[in-house]
Amino acid sequence: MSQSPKTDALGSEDGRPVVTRFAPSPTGYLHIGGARTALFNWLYARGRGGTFLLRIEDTDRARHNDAAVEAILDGLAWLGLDWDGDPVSQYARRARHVEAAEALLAAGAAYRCYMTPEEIDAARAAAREAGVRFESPWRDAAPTGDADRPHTVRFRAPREGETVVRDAVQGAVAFPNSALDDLIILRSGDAETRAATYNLAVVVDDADMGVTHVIRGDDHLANAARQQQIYEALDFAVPTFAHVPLIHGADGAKLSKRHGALGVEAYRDDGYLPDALANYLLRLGWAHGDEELIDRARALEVFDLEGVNKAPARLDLDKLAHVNGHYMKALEAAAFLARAAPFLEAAGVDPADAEIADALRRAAPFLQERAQTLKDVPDAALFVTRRRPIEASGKAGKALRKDGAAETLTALCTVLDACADWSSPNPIDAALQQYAEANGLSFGQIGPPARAALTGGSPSPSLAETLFSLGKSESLSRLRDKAA
RNA sequence: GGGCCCUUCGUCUAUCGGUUAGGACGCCAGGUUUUCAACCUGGAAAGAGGGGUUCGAUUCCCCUAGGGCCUGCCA
Repeated sequence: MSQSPKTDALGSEDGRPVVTRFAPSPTGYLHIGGARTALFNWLYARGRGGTFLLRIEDTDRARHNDAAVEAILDGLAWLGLDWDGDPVSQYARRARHVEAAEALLAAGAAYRCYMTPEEIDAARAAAREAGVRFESPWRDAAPTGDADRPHTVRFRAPREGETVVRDAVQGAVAFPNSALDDLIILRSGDAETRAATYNLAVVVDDADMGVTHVIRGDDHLANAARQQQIYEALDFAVPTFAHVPLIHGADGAKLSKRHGALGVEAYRDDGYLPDALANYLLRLGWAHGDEELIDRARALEVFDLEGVNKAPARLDLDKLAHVNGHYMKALEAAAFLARAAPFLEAAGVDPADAEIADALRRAAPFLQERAQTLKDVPDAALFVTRRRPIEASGKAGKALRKDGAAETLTALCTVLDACADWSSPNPIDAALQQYAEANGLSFGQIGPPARAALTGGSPSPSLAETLFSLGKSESLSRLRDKAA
């Protein structure tokens, strides 16, 4: 890996080591969009010798869910996205957030707001009706210092001018300050229950964690403007923002469970390989010229923020499957077998059966070539995992009933029995060819009955590869079952 | 309602003012194949619409249309 310093689109790489983070809220599993965000953060940091951190956005205690956190961690691990240090819990840092809110209060950059939720609703509706920005009457009230009465703390956002977010993906985006109101940074509650809201917590945590690049979904773009104001009020260095577009479903609408907003574990269970999913996700909304198949090492080398598109991309399961097929072939046979094992088992294949295990080992390369996902493997492997007697159905049955079929199989048994070298498909193929030539038979005459007897009509590789996979003894047994 | 973002084949995308608008998935045809795949070759397929700027716009600007995000004491 080259050590040459890379810069982002804004050229704001001032030599500090890159620190990125993935900060999911623990409300569910690691969905596909989150997975891509995590991947981009991981790639950006790891590709530059930087640090990739994890933070759980659980300032809202009611939302905290250990199982969801586990699911997210599992998903990241499965995708091969390792993080540095322990995941940071935002909830655990709440005292620090309150401290920041108080600093803002002391500096006059925030104020106590005693409005009730009902008052807020009404005032907000009225402001919207009037076409003006909603503002709390407490913004300009003399500070009461009354900390006992229930209140929230609001950030005193500028009324005029604009806030410009310099984003590595979106460019310079200007928000009129009139569109950004005084957001609540500290919820109401007593000393025990008081907690910061998302926008304050994110700023404080990202700053404390030394995050240099905030790469996240563009649903946070407007938040970036608000957060930038808070960064400045707190006198923290503003990180480089990179807001990547969201992923949409195949119909262009927001991703729903119906079309892919599933946890990555659903993709795992559907037989997709983590490297394939990562490659596919990387290409969704990001490109490096015409390169399509980009493995992890290559991705680490070429990923940058400049290549990220601004338009949302749609999920295309067909392409994912194609990419997956590529990675299936690239797998070492042993790794392939290990990945396929749970799927084979689920299909009823006895993992303890040594003969089948041996045959599967021999068949692995041929299986890898024809299966697009691990889920396809059990069917593709059926010709190996079936037990005698092999029932030949449909076309295969017909091939066996044809005149002379049984005699052909008998002759074939003799020829194959004489084939001493069964260490690869090649000598078997040679024996087959020789036999056909010697007897003036076309392969079309030998193939169908032989395949029918061997596989019963299940899809299978070439005749020689099938014979090799099954092994000499099993092959001859199956052939003899149908011979004259 | 307001703010912001987006718009190249069906889909993912390349193009950074001048190209026969390229690649990939999918699709169609052919090849290979005794099966199903895989693989190989070829093909159909795109600049949302309208104005500008320019010698020249897919590319720069404006408008329209369509889509998305935000507008919470959620994140």
